[in-house]
Amino acid sequence: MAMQRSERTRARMSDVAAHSGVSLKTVSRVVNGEAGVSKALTERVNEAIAALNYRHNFVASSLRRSQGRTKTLGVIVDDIANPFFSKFLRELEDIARERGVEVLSGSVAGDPEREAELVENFISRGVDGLIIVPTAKDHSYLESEVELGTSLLFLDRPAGNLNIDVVISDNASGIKNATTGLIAIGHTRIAYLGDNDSLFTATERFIGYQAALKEANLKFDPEIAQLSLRDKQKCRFFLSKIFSGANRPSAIISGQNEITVEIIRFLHSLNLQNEIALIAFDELPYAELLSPKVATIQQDIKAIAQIAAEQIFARIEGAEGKPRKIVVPTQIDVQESALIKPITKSGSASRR
Amino acid sequence: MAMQRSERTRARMSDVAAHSGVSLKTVSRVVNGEAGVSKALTERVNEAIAALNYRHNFVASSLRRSQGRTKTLGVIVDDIANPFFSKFLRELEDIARERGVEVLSGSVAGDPEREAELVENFISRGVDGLIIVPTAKDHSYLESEVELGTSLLFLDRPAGNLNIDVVISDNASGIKNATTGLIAIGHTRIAYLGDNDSLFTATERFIGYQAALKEANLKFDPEIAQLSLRDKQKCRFFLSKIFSGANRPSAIISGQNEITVEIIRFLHSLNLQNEIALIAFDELPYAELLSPKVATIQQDIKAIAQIAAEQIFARIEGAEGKPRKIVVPTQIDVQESALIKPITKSGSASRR
DNA sequence: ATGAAAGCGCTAACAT
DNA sequence: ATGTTAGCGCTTTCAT
Repeated sequence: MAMQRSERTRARMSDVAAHSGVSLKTVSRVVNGEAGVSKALTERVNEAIAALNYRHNFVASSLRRSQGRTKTLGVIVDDIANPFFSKFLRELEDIARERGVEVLSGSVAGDPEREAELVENFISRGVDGLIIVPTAKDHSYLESEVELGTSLLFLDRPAGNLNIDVVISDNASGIKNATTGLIAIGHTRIAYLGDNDSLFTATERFIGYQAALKEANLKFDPEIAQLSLRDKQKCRFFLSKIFSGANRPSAIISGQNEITVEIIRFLHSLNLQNEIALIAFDELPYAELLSPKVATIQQDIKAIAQIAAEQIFARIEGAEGKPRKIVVPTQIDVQESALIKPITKSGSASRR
Repeated sequence: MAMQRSERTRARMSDVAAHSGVSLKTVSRVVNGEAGVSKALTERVNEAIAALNYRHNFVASSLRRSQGRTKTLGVIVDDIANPFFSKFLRELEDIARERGVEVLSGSVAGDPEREAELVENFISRGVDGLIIVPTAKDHSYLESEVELGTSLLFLDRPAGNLNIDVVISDNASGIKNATTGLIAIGHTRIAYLGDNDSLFTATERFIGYQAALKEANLKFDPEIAQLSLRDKQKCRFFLSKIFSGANRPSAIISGQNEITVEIIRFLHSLNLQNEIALIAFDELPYAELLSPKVATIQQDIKAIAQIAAEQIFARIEGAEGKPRKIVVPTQIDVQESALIKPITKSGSASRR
């Protein structure tokens, strides 16, 4: 059996050169696919590479290469286990690989300090560009990096006080369209439950909800619309409150995944799932297995990855021009829960 | 506005040395936290680092450092967007970070060639170790890498003809215990639907099912137990077949996530979800939102990551000894669907 | 078409 | 406690 460690050493280019009787530079040319090496020599070099089991040392190569390019893209997200980010990373990986670029990713887990640490670490590792889902409030610490040539792009939310390329979903429109749809089928009392009000995405979505109400001349009632409900206890408490009174909502918009789960649990516990309409932001895995099927507002992860990749690779390759803010549309997946109508005063049924 | 690219160049250690009036080596010592530099000099160096906005060049450092250690761990999985792998990566990331190690991950997407490409690429990049979820059948191409000092570990399934550390879940026991549990509450006709029979995990799980039947002196009936049902069409067809006859199963074991989804859809479509017991391998996101709640056999991802990390870091640090095969227990999350009893001949109700 | 020499930014090994 | 020198494995630059 093979040993885990050994004294044997990897073959270097010079070994390949010696073995094939050519100069170091010729080997380099062959390895890098540069033109101008005769067929005969190319063949001899390739034989030596196979014979010596030579592996190109990318670290040494990066060090010397012009501008120290490492063909590595750093991606800093909140949590790579979050399906939104893991799907994004997968899409990005495929695009990057076509260019021979690998993706180095890291999770911040809501900690701004960890964001800064990761940025510094990734830059030390010589990433050619950095895609950041910003957690910190102040990103001025990145200015010097930008000046020194590291290309940067913000994802999912814009960064505090740093004007840089950003790619985000159209949070507000997604929620606005969903709300308007509910109004169209007769709902006038629509509750809104959203994420932490310090989050850009949470406030954007809330704005969309309010805009839809305004457009329909419906009054915004803070009694049934609230942010910062990510905490399960708070969320359940809020739900009990709004459903205990006489003036219940007939529909709910959820601004976040985990909140959606609490809402569904709550509705099922009171057997209200077929009476109260529900549209939820973000994909809910297996939403179509639930009864009624839950309507969702989906972000176009593939498009986001495609656009973000194009933009940052363009910058890495030297594209100038002022920072762009690219907004990617969301799409409503209309399912049963979005089609539930309010119970009318005449008492006609609400079941789809 | 900051420019995306500039002619300014990053400060090097020698710049810091010149600025603080010390030697290069002293700066190196300060940067690497080595002992033996006076307080006064340390301070002066740190001031210079701040003034010049110096960032340690990890690429150059790796090149020179003993054994070329890059403090990078490569992880090759099937698909980083698969929740099992993304959760594993997240756990691993946290453990690695404590050691100053970053994780470079890549998806194979079922393509053995891509596995080999990724291995070569990651080794070129100088990863200190490599965790691989094997896709290829033959891994003898890795032998030379092992000999040259790259530490390797296989995850989730053992590799073909290469005797190397491996960390896997106890697939067979998980399924066996689940099956035995169903038998204990009276089921005698239990269907099994599994993944592709070329997959190690799929056959392992199937073995667990068969072992439980044997232990209970129940006959194995291939009519209601089949692998290679990942394809939705095939899966649905198989379900229709086994539920159309007179001798229906009263319970189902699912060996894979996506198959579980088809089973649930099927049961709901015939309104059988409260009559047929179901236990499914692997986590089903929001399984507890379904009605009845679906019982699952869960892999202990945190333990898997912890154990895999310990093992590969030990190897990287030079641990000798013959390859270990570490089996991590699974756990049944008993939910409503596991408690459904078979309809008895006397006709007593089955609804929990 | 091929090669020789310099040096990327750092750490190892060895002074002092 | 601090410094000097060599060289990691490669690409660049400049010959030939």
